Amino acid sequence: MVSASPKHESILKSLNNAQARAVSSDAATVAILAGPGSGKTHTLTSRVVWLVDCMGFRPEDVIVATFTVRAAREMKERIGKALKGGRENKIVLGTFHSIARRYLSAYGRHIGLSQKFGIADDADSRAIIARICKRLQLAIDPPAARAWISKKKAKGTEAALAASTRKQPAKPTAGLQELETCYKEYQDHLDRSNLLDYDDLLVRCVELLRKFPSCVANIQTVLIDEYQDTNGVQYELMRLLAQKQGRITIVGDPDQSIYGWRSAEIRNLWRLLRDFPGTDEISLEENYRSSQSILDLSLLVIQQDKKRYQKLLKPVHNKGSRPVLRKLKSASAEAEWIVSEIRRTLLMSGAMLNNGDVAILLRSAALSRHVEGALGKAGVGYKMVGGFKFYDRTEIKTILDYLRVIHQPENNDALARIMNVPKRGIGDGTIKVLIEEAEKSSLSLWSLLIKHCRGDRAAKTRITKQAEQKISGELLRLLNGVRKRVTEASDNTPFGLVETIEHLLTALNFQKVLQDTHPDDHEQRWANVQEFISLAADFVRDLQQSGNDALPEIEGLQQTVDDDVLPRFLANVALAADAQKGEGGQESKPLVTISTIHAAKGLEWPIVFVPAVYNGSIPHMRSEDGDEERRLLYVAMTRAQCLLYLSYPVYSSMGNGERNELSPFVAPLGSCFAKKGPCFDRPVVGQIAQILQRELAPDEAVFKNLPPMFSMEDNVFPIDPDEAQKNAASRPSGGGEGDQQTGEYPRSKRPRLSVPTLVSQNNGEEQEWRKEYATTMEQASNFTVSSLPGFVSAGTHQVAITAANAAAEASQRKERAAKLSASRRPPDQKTLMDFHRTWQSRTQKLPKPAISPELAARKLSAGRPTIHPTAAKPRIEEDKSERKQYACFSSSPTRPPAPEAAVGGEDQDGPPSPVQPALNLPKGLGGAGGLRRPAGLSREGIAPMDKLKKPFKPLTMKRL
DNA sequence: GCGCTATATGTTTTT
DNA sequence: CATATAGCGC
Repeated sequence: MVSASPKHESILKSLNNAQARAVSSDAATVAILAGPGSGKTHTLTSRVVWLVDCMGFRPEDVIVATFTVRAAREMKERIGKALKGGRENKIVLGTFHSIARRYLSAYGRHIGLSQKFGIADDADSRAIIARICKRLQLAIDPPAARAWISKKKAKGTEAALAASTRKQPAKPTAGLQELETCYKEYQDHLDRSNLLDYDDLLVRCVELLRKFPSCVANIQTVLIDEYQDTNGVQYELMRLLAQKQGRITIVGDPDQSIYGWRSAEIRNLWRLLRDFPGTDEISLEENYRSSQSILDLSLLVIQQDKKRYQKLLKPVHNKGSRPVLRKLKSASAEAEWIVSEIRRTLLMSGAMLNNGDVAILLRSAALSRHVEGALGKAGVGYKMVGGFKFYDRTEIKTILDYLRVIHQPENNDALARIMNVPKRGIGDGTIKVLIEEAEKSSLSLWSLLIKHCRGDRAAKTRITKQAEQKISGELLRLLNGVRKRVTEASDNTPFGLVETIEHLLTALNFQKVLQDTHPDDHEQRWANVQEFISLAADFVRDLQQSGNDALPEIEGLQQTVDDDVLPRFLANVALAADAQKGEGGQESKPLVTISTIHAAKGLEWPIVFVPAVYNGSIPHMRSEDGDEERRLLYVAMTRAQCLLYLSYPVYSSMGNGERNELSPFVAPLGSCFAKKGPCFDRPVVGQIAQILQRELAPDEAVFKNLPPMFSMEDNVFPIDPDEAQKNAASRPSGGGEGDQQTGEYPRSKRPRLSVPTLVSQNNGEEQEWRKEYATTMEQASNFTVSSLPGFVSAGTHQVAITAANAAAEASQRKERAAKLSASRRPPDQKTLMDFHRTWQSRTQKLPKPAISPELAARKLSAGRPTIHPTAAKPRIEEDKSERKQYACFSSSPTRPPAPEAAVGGEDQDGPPSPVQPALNLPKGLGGAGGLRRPAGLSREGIAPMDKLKKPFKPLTMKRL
């Protein structure tokens, strides 16, 4: 398998055994199942390099598909580093959507697609559907209709076909009828406007590749990142792209499947195994990212899902600090606590950690408000990724709409939006009537206007003389003029993209328009426009630099050469969603990252905060799939390398003063978390330094820089807000900002029905304090998974570090970790395949496994399941998808089952019995070696790493 | 057609 | 509680 050639060597040397096997596998189809932090991207990029450099495939015959633009960018960059000579630019690399767009713009006319199709973005389809529903007076919820249509498209022709032959729907629900009508109208509208929506890009590309397989005749191999997120169409597309050679490599992790709502089907994994027998399966299990405590706890969360593949996460790093679960009073207190904790952590680390090492991950973008406010107030720089999009700002959308109409006059929606911007005396009503008139006479709005203004055909709609003049004199003339300058290369040089935009801005006197319409913040908006221009300039530059993304010539099939910048720019805007603000070169100061959890997938940070971990946020009240919400939390937690903080506000920030309930995903695990941030003494900081392989700052450096009045502990905010509130009444000035917070509380609004409090406590707080303190001290060694009932730990170890020997210890550890991964042979990987065969031989058809769970479990066991699906899985999957299809009709979302352990566990206010007795150690005794193992702790809990020779036992899951 | 005020409404995730 | 929409007066 491993050849001695230097080329091979250089690729393989940075890989562990399993990774190397994956990279160099000779199998046509390779499935890599990779847990978080297992070097997934590195493996995939290495395989690309391997295929090109060692297997000799031409870069232009390789397709790499990712799900996000960011992943595509990163992949390209990393491949570029390994492949010499800029060959990465020749690889067909991008998101599924952008790859589909490339094929469609090159060959689309063979399936009757206009040369100049545009892309309907989210806002477009929403608006179109909303209009249709209103016009036809459909009694359906437009967003639901949109989701339904999208699902229908995303399911893929194959699945749709199967579904229709299997069962006659026979349920002509009134709603269904309307949905169908809406679907048809919507599609008609798109066709008329020459638009494809996101799903259409995939659907039409599938159609193209079915009818004209020669488009991809050159393709040797196809690689898919984040495979667990593929939906039905994407699966078909993948197969079709690879149809010539059938060589496919996929990388994925079912536990990180968080796009079910976008019709991602985990079932595609089985489909792949069914359709490509002989697939080589490889699991990547070593986790190079996170501390052991973080991994252990993340596993506890994900294992609440009883019907997932069981997969291992083998920690490579040290135990680290125990993750924190913090209770705050309100969302704003939560935000301020986060800021104070960031400050404390960074200061206590010396200069080892900075803002760039911190991420705040949110379930929904809307939650960022408080956090942004608090960060801003404290003067901490931050960047928000995901959520609001630059291109969605009204001033930018206006310019984009102008550009779109220049490119595609028949785009009625875009034209309608700019007709009266700047004000030309055409009201919404008039525009609506005009559109309807245009649709009735099957004209585009554009041609209707042209005809009207030329006098060829007077519009029935009454337009004021003044408006008419403005339309014809300003709007039409301007647009026509620019279009001519852009397309006609005859005279002079045609307009470039930037020139076009600048010309538009001048002609519209856009700055003035902004001043008039937005007197308050026109400066900011104008700055955005400037930014937009520079983004356009960047785009043009990148395009020239990386050559255009033309596909290689295929004999006998005519390509449309598409070297217009404008359509490419517009497509890029629609498909890229967020403008990359980084602008490459000089990095300014490091910034805290605020991100949605979805957008954070694939990334990592030393310090991660996950606020708002309450029922209704995670799981989100509107979610239909509780398991997916749990996976979401898992993804968030596994982004953290060293420090992980979960938190939630006890009271809802929405006026009504309702109490929030801790998320059911963490409620049963409450006792596994620390109740406040760690004390950053040498051992704690030393472990962070080890994981990050950074230089540990000397003590003096740390203390020298501590500001006066700085609290070294996480004690500025009360551990228990209810308690604090009660105490605040009797003891007004407790000291610190925390107590000031107390006053701000919505309590005044509605006299809080007495919050349950413990009665006796004068010294209660003090006791709490001591316990917390002890926890901090022992956290480095005592907390183990195995102490929970029903769990066998995957293996843990402990370390003792002092400031003096930290460095030596670090190198030893590295060695040990290296030995560990080297000594372990890749476990037998065939389990999933075995299962599949057994299952297939008994059932023939994909859905409906006829095998009993017990039998399957016995077949599988053999003690070494790297991955094994629970036997019931396929059926459940199937059921679910059936249910989901009609989900928009059911008013009651399915609730996630409450984890069993929650019952009988802690109550709201009764502190749980701690997992292990709190040891009360004197401060400063940093050495963890002296700690005794508390009674009842299993041996595995503290086995030193180097004692573990054999592979870790798989985690057994009896009961939580 | 435009701009103001009162009301309701409603609160994921992304290509 | 904060934004989008609807309705009203100019």
